[in-house]
Amino acid sequence: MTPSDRQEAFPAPGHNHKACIADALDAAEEHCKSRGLRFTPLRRRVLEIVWNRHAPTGAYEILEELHDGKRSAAPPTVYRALDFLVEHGFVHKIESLNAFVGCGRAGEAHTGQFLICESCNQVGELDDPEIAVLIEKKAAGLGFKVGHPTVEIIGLCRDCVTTGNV
Amino acid sequence: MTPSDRQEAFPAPGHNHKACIADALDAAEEHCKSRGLRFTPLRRRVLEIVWNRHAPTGAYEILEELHDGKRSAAPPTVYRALDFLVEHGFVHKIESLNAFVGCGRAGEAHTGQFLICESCNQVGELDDPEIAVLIEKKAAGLGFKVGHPTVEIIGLCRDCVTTGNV
DNA sequence: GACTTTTTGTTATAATGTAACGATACGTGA
DNA sequence: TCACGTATCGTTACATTATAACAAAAAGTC
Repeated sequence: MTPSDRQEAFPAPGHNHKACIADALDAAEEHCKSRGLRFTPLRRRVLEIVWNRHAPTGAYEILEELHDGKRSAAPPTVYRALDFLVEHGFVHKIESLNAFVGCGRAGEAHTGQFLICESCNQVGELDDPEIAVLIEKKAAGLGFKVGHPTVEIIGLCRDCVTTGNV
Repeated sequence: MTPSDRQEAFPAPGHNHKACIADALDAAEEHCKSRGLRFTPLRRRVLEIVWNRHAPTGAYEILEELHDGKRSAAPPTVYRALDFLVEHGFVHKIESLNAFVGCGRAGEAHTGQFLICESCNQVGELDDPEIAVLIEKKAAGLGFKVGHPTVEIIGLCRDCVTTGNV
């Protein structure tokens, strides 16, 4: 994933998926090392599985893939790994889908804003600062102090709109 | 609930809760009658329970309250009533809590935007058109067609901020 | 190398949500 | 009004998502 790719919410149509996963894993490794966090094999594997799909992935789907690799695993194993990955921003939880997606911006300040295509199931990160600021402002006007904003937009991505894939 | 109350996201501190529930039920009844929808006793009862809490309520909490009234009921009973109430805008689902809240604006055009206090558990509807328009605009810029936007802001309400109730 | 802390394994169970099918109530036209 | 089709509700069973609690293993610390 090149920096210019990262400006786009959705992955470019022909982007190098393998490289984009490798980059995400490397970045996570780097990020953990510099902060004294333990990027264990399990956590790496879970993050890899999430990125492989490049689409929201349920905890139990991840669990199945872990089994494929001959590992034994039970739900808490996956949920704990996800807790870690979410806490440190490598993965976001999509509340409206009970599913998880990889985040290419761990470390960068951003709030979770997602465009979810109901046709192809792809998720793009919007992360628009204007939206974040406006929400903050409007909330403050009511005396409300924003902690964790969740913005999840279900709709149709450009590809599915143009190809009529509905 | 007076019209001016309805402009505020959170219910006024000393507002007449009983009247506000009665109004919501009456409004729902009216709304259904004018559209040929069946506002059955069960649906009314579920809507009443949701409003009674005036806070996000889980499906199984609703189920328990139904039992209090000596009714027999199983999960599908509640979920079906909720489906109806959500579909027609009398109730919103808060995705990040897997819970439901009454909506005082059924019929009025609005998108679900919620301020959720993590201290007192109260939920206010923000429903700010500027936010909705900005999201629409930003999404459109990426070729994304907005279907159903979900905006759920976890944080602290005015009361809990000022009283230090954290 | 003993000790502490963190991570992972394991079992069991809680919480949330749905499929499927029969019974009942409602609305509608003959 | 009464048969008929449709919508709603009851009921059983089960699917999906998530966590508690405790034991075992691995990693960091002195």
